[in-house]
Order: sequence, then C-alpha cells, then structure tokens
Amino acid sequence: MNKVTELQNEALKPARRTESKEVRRQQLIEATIESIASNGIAGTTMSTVTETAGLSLGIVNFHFESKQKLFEETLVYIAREYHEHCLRAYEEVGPFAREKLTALVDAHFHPDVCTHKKLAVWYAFYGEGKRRAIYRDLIDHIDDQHWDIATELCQELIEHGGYTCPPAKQVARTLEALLDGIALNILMYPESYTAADGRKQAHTYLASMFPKHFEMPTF
Amino acid sequence: MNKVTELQNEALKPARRTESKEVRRQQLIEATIESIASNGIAGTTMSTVTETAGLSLGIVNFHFESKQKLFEETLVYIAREYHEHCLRAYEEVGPFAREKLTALVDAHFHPDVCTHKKLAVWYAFYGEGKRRAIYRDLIDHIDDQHWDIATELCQELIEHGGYTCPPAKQVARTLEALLDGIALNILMYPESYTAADGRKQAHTYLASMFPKHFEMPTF
Amino acid sequence: MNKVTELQNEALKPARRTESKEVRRQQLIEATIESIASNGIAGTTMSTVTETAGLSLGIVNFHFESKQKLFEETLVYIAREYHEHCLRAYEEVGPFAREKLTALVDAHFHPDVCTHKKLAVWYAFYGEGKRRAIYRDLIDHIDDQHWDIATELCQELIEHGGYTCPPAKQVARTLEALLDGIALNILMYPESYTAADGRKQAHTYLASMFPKHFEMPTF
Amino acid sequence: MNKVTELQNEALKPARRTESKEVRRQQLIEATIESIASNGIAGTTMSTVTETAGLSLGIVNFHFESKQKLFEETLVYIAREYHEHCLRAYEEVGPFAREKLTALVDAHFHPDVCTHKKLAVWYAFYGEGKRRAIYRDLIDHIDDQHWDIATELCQELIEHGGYTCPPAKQVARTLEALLDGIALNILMYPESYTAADGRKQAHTYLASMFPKHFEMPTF
DNA sequence: AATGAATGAGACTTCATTCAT
DNA sequence: CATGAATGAAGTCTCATTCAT
Repeated sequence: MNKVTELQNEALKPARRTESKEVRRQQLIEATIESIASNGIAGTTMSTVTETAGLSLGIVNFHFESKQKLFEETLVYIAREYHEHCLRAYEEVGPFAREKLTALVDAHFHPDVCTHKKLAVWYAFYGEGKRRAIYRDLIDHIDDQHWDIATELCQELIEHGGYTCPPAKQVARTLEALLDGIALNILMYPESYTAADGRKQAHTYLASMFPKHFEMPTF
Repeated sequence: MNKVTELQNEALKPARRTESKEVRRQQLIEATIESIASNGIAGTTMSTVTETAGLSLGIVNFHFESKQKLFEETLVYIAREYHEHCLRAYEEVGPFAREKLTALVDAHFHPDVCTHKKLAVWYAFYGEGKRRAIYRDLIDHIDDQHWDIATELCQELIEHGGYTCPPAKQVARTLEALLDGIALNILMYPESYTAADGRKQAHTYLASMFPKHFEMPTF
Repeated sequence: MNKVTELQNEALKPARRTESKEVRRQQLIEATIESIASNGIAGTTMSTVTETAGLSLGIVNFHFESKQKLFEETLVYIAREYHEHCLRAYEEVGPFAREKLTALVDAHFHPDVCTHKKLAVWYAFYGEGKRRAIYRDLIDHIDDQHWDIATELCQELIEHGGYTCPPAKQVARTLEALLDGIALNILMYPESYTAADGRKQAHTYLASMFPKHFEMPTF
Repeated sequence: MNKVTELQNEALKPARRTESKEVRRQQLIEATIESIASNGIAGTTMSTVTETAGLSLGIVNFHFESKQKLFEETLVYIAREYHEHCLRAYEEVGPFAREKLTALVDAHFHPDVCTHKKLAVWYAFYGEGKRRAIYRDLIDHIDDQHWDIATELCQELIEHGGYTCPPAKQVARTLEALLDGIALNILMYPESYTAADGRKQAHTYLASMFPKHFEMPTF
C-alpha cells in the first residue's frame, strides 16, 4: 500500500485516539507553525497550539520536552524542509549553471515552502532576540551551504559569460540578501505582493547581472 | 529655551525626582529598545524595561496607557527617527540624483540608525504575527515614501545615463528589498558582517545597475 | 505448593507477560517503597513506581483502585511485615521475659525490617498531615499490641527483680518512644548512625532499667 | 510605644494593603506552618498557603523565590525559634547542671514550641525523602549543639553524683532520641497523649538515670 | 510624579486516571 | 492482562496592571 492510499484510508477511519508518536509530533509542529503565523511567538501558547491541532492541552509535554523544544523542532522542521526542497531542485535539473540557478531561485518561491505561514515562522525566529543565537545555530549551516552553492553557480556563469562584475561570492551574497528582503515583503504585504512577484523580482536581478544567461522579465 | 540649553541646565541642577513627562517617556522608550534587543519581545516585561531605565516598576503605566502602547510608540519612535534621518540626508545633499541616492543609502547604514539594537527591534516587530498588521500600519507610509523617493532618483539616473534596465520602480523596489536583507544579515551575524560590509554591498548593487554613475567597490 | 517451590518454578519458566495478580501487587508495593524512600511521598508518582518496577504506566490502576489505595496498602504491608516479624521473634524464643524482651528489641533492629528504605516509608507517612489519621488508623492496633506485650514483659521483670522503678506501662512506653527516636536517627544520619548502633543504645536503656537482667554494653 | 501597644493599634487600623516586607514574610511562613500541619507537605500548595494567610495567590513568589525556598525558610524559622528558645532557657537558669537540664527538657515541651502544628512541620520535613538532605543540613548543627550541651550537663551530674552508668554522651543521646520519640507520640495521638504527658515521661527517664538529682514523678 | 507591594489572570508543566489497542 | 498515548484538572510561577503611600 503506497503512502497516498494509506492517507486516503486514514481519512475514512474515525480519528484514532492513539496515533504513532511521529504522526502526533508532525501534527503538533504543523499546529505550531499555524499558531506562530497567526499569533506570533509571544502569542503562541500551549493552548493555541493544541487547540489548533484539536488535541488536549497536556499532549505537547508528552511528545516534546517543553515549549522551548517544540519551538526549536518547529524551526528545524521548516529549515530542513526548505533546505531539502532547494537541494532536490538543484540536483534534479541540469546540467547548466543557468538552469541550476533558476531552479534554486524558483525553489525558493515554490508554493510548498514560500507560504505566508512559513515565512511568518522564519521571521518570528529571526526577531526572537535572546534566543536568536540558539535558533541561528540551528540554521547556520543551511545558510552557509546555500551561499556556497550559489557562489559556485555564479562563478561558472561569470567565467562562461566573461562578465566584468563583482566576485561570484559577492553576487551570491547579494542574491541571498535580496531573497531574504523579498520574503519580508511577501510577509508584510501579502495582499499586494505575492510569491510570484518576488520570483519575478529575483529573476530581474539575475537578468541584470547575467544578461547573456537570463532573459529580463517584461514589465 | 532650546534643547541644548535645556540639557545644560539639566546638568547643573541636582537630579530631579520628577522629570518632565517627555523626558521620562523618552527614557522608557530607550529602555524598551534596549530590552527588546536583549530579550526579544516575548522576554521584555515591565520589569526589564524599568530596570533598564533605572526607574520603578509602576512608572510605565503612568506614562503610557499600556505595555502594548509602549511597544507601539517605541516602534514609531525608531521608524520616525530612521525616516527623518534619511530625509535629512536626502535634502541636505545635492543637487544630483547620484549624490542623493548615495546619501540615502549611506543614511541607511549610518551608525545612528543602523545599530544592532535598533535592527533587533525592527525585526522583533516584523515577526510579531497578530500584531504585525498594527505595526505595519504604523510604518506603512514611511516605506512607501522611501520607495517613492528612490524610484524618482532611479528614474533620473536611468534617463540621464540612458540605461536599458528594468523600470525605475523595479530597481528601487529591489534596492529596498536588498537593504532589508542586508539588515537581516547584520542582525544575525554581527561578528562577521558589519554595517560597513552592508554599505559596500549596497553600493556594489548600485554600481552594477548604474555603472556610469557609481564606481564599483574593490574586492 | 509452598512459597519456596513456587519461586523455584518461577525461575524455570520464561518471564510471564501476565503474572498472577498477587505477584504484580507485591512487585508494585515494593517499587512504591523504593520510590518513597528515594523521592518522598510528594515525589512519588505513578511513573516513578512503575519505572522502578519495570512495568508500564497504566498498570497500577489495574491492580489498585487508586494511588491513594496503593499508598495505604504499602503502609499496611510494611506495618504487617514488621508486626509479624516481631511477634514471631517474641513467640519463638523463651521462656523468660528477659529473653523475650531481648528478642523483641533485636527484632526491631533486624536487617529485614530496619532498612533505610522502610524507615523512610514509616516517617513519610508520619509526616503526611491530612492523611495522618487514615494511616494512623491502619497501624494503631499494631502499636497498641506492641505496647501491651512490652508492658507485660516489663511487669514480669519488675516483679522478678524487685525493681523500684516507674510502673511497667511507663517503662514500656518509654522503650517504645526510644525505639521510634532511634529509628529517626538511623533515618536521618545513615552514615554515622547504624541499626547496630541503635540496637546497642536500646540495650543500654534496658540495662539501665533492669540491671539484674541485662548486661550493660561496653563503650 | 511597646510591642503590645503597637499590635493593639494595628488591630484597630484597617488592614493595610502594603505591609513591610518582613511582616508579610512572617505572615506567609506562619500560614505555611498552618497548612503543612493540616495538609502535609504534599498537600500544601501555594493556594492553601495564601488562602490561610488571606492573601492573593501571586504573593508568595513576590516575597520568596519559590515554593521550595518558602519551605526551607519555614523549617529554618521553626528550627531557629526552637533553638533560641532552648538556649535561652538553658542560660537563664542556674547555676546547677540539674537545673539547667530540667530547663532544657521543659523548654522542649513548652507550649510555644511544642505545639501540634510545629511538631507536624518537623516530621513533615523528616519524611521528605529526596529533600531530606537539604533540610537536614539546615538543622544539623542545631541538633549537634543540643547534644553537646546535654552531654556536658550529664557529665557534670555523673561526676557529681558518682553514678555508674553509660558515658554521658550515650545518656545524652538516649535523652535526645527519647525526646524525638515522645514528640512523635504527641503528634500521632494528640487526644490521648499531651505535651504534659511527654514532659513527665522525660522527667521519669532523668529520675531513672540520676536518682540523686531528679525526683521520680508519681503515677 | 513616583514607588513598589499586591492582585489575579493566564502561562507552562505535571501527573492520576482512562481507554483503545 | 498489559501497554502507553491521551486527557484535563491542578499545580507553580510570571507579569501587566492597580493603587495606597
């Protein structure tokens, strides 16, 4: 029985009182994302999480050590999902640097990871002050790895296109910063600025830097 | 009596138990910034604020309606300071668009406004979920005005330089997003990425877009 | 089938998933003693008990009505064990009052009943306030019976030795109180004061009161 | 204004909303004693304490760091009161060892310190298992000092009376253990065994050991 | 104006008990 | 019989707000 069938069967059965530990953890993490997006970190309580999940108050401390641990695992979950999503996109397309960079940027704005909810969680943790160091350590290496890959691809493009532009490392860093800034726009102005807008803006930057490889979108 | 004279008089008098309302409010707002930067919004309490200010616990509710209001006024204070700082820079330099855009970007990274503490406050509010709408409304028009000015300046440069590039509005938006993304970097990696690094990166972007007007920094 | 045979058979069989009700109850009571000794009554939970017993959490409520009942049965178990142990000692030795009193005191300090763990349980219940009345009722008649026996033996010694001393009832009561106080010492200072020290101290009292019947220990 | 007058005036005034820190702490410690006596340690909650004190729930954590700290300070309070009470009795009477030992024993049973409530607290902490070590450390040196004083007095009596009896140290230890055992009796059987009974029993022991110095009570 | 003790709602967490498996 | 996930009441502690001083 494949996964999809399993999930369909699942839907037919009455809600099981006891789910597997992994299913419940997943359920709670998703409720946490939901709640952080709606209420912020300061406004997210054990109650908001469990009510969102439709479960009882005590269950979080049963599956997670504490609220703090739940938050950490939630951030790790989102970070890992994003990371794997991007890596997969990077690996499955090919073989040209142009294609790979496009895939990477498009992955960033893909509806699976660039949802309002998930962006809200990212920025909630960014703003967390005291705990920023903890959260940063959790996602540090992911940031680094993205930067490395982007640098490598930019380097290939620069060599191939004979561009006179800043070093690949700088271009990649600017690209990453731009993606972050765009994400903030999507988060803050969801009604007037969408993921599609963001994607177009990122492509505009690529076309500006590497005109021989990327086509400038029309405005 | 102007502000300087007032401060001088202040120094001559013994510390007054009862300061003017405005001085106290200012003092509390600065303590709030300090505390949000150190403890995050969730970790900022009336106690952390008043202890930072060296005042008594009860005083906040005397000078501000509530904690919520204190937070709002704190954000407004930072936003207004930033805004006026940028506007002044924009107005005092002249008359060329190149000069004004440089001034605007440099103002963004000026040590008065681009401190770790103040960036932390910005991003703390960005991450606040439920209250995001409130905070956004407070700073919306500031963002808009910045974008308008930047657009106008880019437009001038494009016309003057005869660039074939995306519309000025797009370039300006990308610039704004980039500045936001750079600020996040300064916030997250204060040890390895400074305001000076950020400024250089922003100038690199300008030099890439408008090579006839801006010199590419050396790397 | 007697108890020894039963235990031997037990060893030959593979560990049964379902033990007889009595074995499980015994196992849980012993785990309760262990846990109360380590964690106190306030720190003893269904989890600490079942973990100590190596069983699953839910099992207590299957074998005992409630936690409260488990506690009561645990106290009764210890009290009964102590009582039967003393009675047996009293009955098996003889026929002189001197021998019987010695046996009674020695039984009190016997390694089977005067363990740190079991003393801890006694005093845990003594300190239980609200529930003290309940627990007291459980062990009341045991205390009384001990006192009666000790009184009878002292009476015999007094008559036989022609001592001029307080009434037998008083001497017996003092002996009982002394045994309680000594037990507290063993509980509180396990490293510097052992059951053997306690036994010696009790014998010293007997030798002081009944010098013709008991030899004073040497110091 | 002496203390009594002050207290009377106090009673006439309406309950003050803000008392001095020391008064509140005292009030809360007394409520804690009350509650431990009624409910045991396991049954004593922040609610039972504050309700007994007629104050609001949050106040304990304002005056004490935690419940744990409140408990420790409560035990220290009772221990110190008892200790000072005994020392004062010992010092104020004189000059003979017989008088001093009498004073010491009588102090033990004095209505100020030998109340049912306070005994309940002592034994509640004795029975506390895991925390026993902490509490023991708090009262260790008091026990030691008592033992030292009693030993010294017994030594004097033995030398003066020319008794052939166990070493003074042993007699003193037995006396202390007896006092503990008697206290347990008072605690467990408050209706049939009073502090006066206990005092008489202790005196009986002294008269048995030192017949030339103490008169045997009549029965 | 300023202080800080007091309040009490609400947060996190624990845990006795239940019950589907 | 046994398991252990789930529940939810109750506990400890925090903290925004109030208000007597």
